[in-house]
Amino acid sequence: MKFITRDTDYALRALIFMSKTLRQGHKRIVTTEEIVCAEKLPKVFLRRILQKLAEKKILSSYKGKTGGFSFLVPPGKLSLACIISVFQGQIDLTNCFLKGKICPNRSACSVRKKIKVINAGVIKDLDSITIQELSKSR
Amino acid sequence: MKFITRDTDYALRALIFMSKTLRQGHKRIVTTEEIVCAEKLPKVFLRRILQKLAEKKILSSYKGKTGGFSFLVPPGKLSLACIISVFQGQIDLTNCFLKGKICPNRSACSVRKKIKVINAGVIKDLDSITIQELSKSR
DNA sequence: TTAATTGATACTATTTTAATATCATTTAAA
DNA sequence: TTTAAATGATATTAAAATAGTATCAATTAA
Repeated sequence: MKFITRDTDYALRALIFMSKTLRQGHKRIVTTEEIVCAEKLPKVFLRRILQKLAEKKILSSYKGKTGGFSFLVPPGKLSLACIISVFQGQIDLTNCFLKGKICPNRSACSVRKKIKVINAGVIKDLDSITIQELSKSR
Repeated sequence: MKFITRDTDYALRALIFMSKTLRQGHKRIVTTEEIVCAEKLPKVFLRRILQKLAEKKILSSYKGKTGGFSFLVPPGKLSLACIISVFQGQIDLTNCFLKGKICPNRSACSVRKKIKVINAGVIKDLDSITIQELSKSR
């Protein structure tokens, strides 16, 4: 069962890398090229990922020579749930379980209610894990 | 975010249909054709799904004229978690999160531990939802 | 013997995901 | 002013996963 796509995976790697360099205080703005070298990710694909993070106001982007990306949301405030939702949409297990014919009567379905509880738990937990934590835990 | 595949979806529909006819006491053995008519599912595809359920000892299958499928595991003992695992493998969020480079040091990773807890909760909850329940809740 | 069923396997089509190619725009520095 | 190095945007291609079809063999009750 696949829970995160490669988009999300690469975004996490890039952000964790950025967070680590931030901790060391050596860098503010990181280029795509730097991340590609460090993490061995496909360049143009990664650029689109970083662009999307900038678009979502998670990163700031700077164009031109000496340009690159920096955190807009500090890594300590940036959760796993947030990054997943950027690339895979809002986490909503009730929407993928039992939709359509399987569960036409949404409001009356007891199963849906149960899954809602599961979902809330998952989101709460994923919300509590930050990029900063991830960058320190290894 | 897709949590169940079409395999699982169709399997659930078929099993729920079978469970409903079982309740009414009219039928024991159900044919693929019957399910296809009632649920509008692609026939050959569904056959493979039912075959797999038989192979996994969830259904019994009977060949020849008047053949078909019946429950081997009673629907009250058949959980959502079980059906999902047949078509999508064991539910293991820790295995899809943070694998490979992202989390090379499995044992030391605090995040993995957190996700393990999430995972256990999800499985426990999905294990408590049965086909019988699903066939009654709508 | 036949019709209706499942068993098994090979194949095709569709959709999603991943990755590349390319050109425009921006900007600091030579 | 020019140039190099960066992001912005978009079109295209490639690969993988998912979904579905086709077909024939084996079984079995009528």
